[in-house]
Amino acid sequence: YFRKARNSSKINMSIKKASTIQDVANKAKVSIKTVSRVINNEPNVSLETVKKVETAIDLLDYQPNAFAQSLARSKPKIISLIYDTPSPNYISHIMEGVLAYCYKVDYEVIIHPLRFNEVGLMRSAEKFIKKSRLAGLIVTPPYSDNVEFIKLIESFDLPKVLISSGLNISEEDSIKTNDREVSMQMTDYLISNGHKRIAFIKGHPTHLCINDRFKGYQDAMNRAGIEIDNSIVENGLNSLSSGEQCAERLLSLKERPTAIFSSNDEMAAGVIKVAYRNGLNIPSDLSVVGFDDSPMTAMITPPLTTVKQPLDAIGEKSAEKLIDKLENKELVQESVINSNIIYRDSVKKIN
Amino acid sequence: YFRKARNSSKINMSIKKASTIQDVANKAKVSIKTVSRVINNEPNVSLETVKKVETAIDLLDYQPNAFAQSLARSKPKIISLIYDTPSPNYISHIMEGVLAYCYKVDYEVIIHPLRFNEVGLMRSAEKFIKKSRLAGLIVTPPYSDNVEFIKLIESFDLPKVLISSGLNISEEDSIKTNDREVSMQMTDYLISNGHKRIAFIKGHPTHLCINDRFKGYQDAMNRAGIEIDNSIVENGLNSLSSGEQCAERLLSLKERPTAIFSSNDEMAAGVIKVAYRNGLNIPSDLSVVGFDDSPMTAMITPPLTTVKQPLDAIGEKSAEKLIDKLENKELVQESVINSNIIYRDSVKKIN
DNA sequence: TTTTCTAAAGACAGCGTTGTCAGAATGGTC
DNA sequence: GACCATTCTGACAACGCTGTCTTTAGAAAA
Repeated sequence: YFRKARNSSKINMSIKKASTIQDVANKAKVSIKTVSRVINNEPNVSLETVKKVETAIDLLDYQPNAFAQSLARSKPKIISLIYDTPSPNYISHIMEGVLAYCYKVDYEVIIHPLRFNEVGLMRSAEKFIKKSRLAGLIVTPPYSDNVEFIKLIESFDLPKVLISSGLNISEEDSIKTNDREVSMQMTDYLISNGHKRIAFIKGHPTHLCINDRFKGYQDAMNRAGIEIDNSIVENGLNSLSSGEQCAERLLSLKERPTAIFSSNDEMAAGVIKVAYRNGLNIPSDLSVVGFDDSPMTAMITPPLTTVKQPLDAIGEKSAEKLIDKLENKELVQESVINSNIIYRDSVKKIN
Repeated sequence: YFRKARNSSKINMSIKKASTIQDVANKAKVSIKTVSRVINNEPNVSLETVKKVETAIDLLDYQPNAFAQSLARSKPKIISLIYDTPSPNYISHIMEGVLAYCYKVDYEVIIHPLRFNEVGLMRSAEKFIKKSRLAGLIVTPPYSDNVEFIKLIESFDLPKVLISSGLNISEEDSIKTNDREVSMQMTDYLISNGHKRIAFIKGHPTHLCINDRFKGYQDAMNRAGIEIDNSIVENGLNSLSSGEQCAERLLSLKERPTAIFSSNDEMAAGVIKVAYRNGLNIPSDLSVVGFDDSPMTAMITPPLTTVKQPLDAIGEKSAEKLIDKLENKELVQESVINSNIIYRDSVKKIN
């Protein structure tokens, strides 16, 4: 006993100890329940008492213990973000937005990467959900496209928001982007620059939402009355190397396309590499556009014209939507977020 | 009452409810404390009982509630990763490593971005620490270089691991990379390719660890007996545009360098852009090397020779070190992790 | 056989909060 | 002044787990 006491008193000189609701109650001379009311903005506390409590909170620099709150509450204020590390850029921006919003409204968020192709994926997802006692889930592709995964969530009756799901999900459970529309605009832009023979490189077939980009291309071509030549529509796999492979084929055609629209930037980078290898200059010999505005697009030569999704905003909106649902607030939010074209130097007008 | 009961019975058909330690205890016909012992591998439980309990756990698919554990334990199993969103690539890989290790050993991790230049930074950091009742902290640059921040952590007596700190931190509190050594190797590589007039672009002055890269360059130059010409040592700011500015100056010199070593890839990309603008070919007219192996380095033309830090491993090691400390394990881990050179096509031999 | 010891198991308080319910104070009506 | 409704406040259980202490049972020692 003696040893212990000595030690702790010694340590206490320099160590700050977080104060509890009890400390605040003591200082304000009220019950802990009253403090709890003030913290949570519950009604029926006199203005005078609120003042007292708030002063005490400030004085002690009190911060409620989030985990004790979660334990005590029926609905814990904890949500999780599920993803599969597609691109670091994608996930870190989405995450940034989610964290920012959750921090503001005092929710905890658990970041949970999950390997999509792992065996026992569903099992490990289930374990995770049980263990963390989540109030809700934000799900990014490819999970938001995965029926089995969504069923799992639903079997727990967990509120969810699916980002960019290609599935037919109710509006209140999803945040989408206008990929199709903006792809159409991009194609229009190419057409308005005189291009007619425009190749398209599709994305990975299991990425449902990426297919919308192809649809937008079709829309624009149809509207402009240009027939789509299937020999210049390639099936890519999202990766740099698959972009290169598609480009090899495209650029060895006797009748080469004058422009290539790639479903993502990485494949577009592949196209550019192959073009250089073949002695083609961009944009004078070939126009190239991509999709995503990943950081490298500004760094390659020439800087790539591409589509920017406001990822931070998507993350933020997803969190907002989920939390509003959790708290049964009115849902007045839009669920489509607009991307837009970033014009750089990889497109040239032809006649 | 009636309504409620009806509802819940209806829902219960489809909803899985996470089971608790009590459920397990009931099923195994032991006390909850015994279950707790089994979960935590405590001694003094008969083999027979362990079997019973484990069967019950499997049957119920029980997962301990991490937050209840944290609340009950004196040292919660929660750590946090503090960062400032330098580059998405950097942080997402570090995070990946941290999460992977923590998941394995059953720790929760709270990801906490903090704006470095924000007013009230210290205050908000302090709030965060109090609120989350952390057991320990993993800190990335620039915070790991910030004395005030480190003092704050120490005032809470929080165990910590600082990643790539340029400060004089005890080995048991830090994970470092061999930036200096590998920079020296890289410079050697340039020298061995016949380069003598090698320019260097330094990084942001507040990023202490990035300065080691310059030291490595100095080491190699000195050892090779090549005098360093300060007119070709530039002060960069880590960004693409600062790289471009440095390159403008460097390439307009009457006596141009034959190679440029940039402290990071982003600035190297800037160099390449400027080189192209000036009609210079890389690597035939100018060799360029970078540092970081960010994803874009493989995508630009030519692919950049650079240094790869094993970021996932750094994250993992940091978590391991921190958690071993928390659990008073022997510290037998190395605290320097080796980076290595990725040879690509941006360097050419000259005579 | 009785006593002593030790391994195994359990009872119970406590971690910091919220939810439920009961009680006290206040103000308005008759 | 008695009564009621309303507003405010507090006592206490509960959330799911771990730490401490106590009890039990069986083995070893006397």
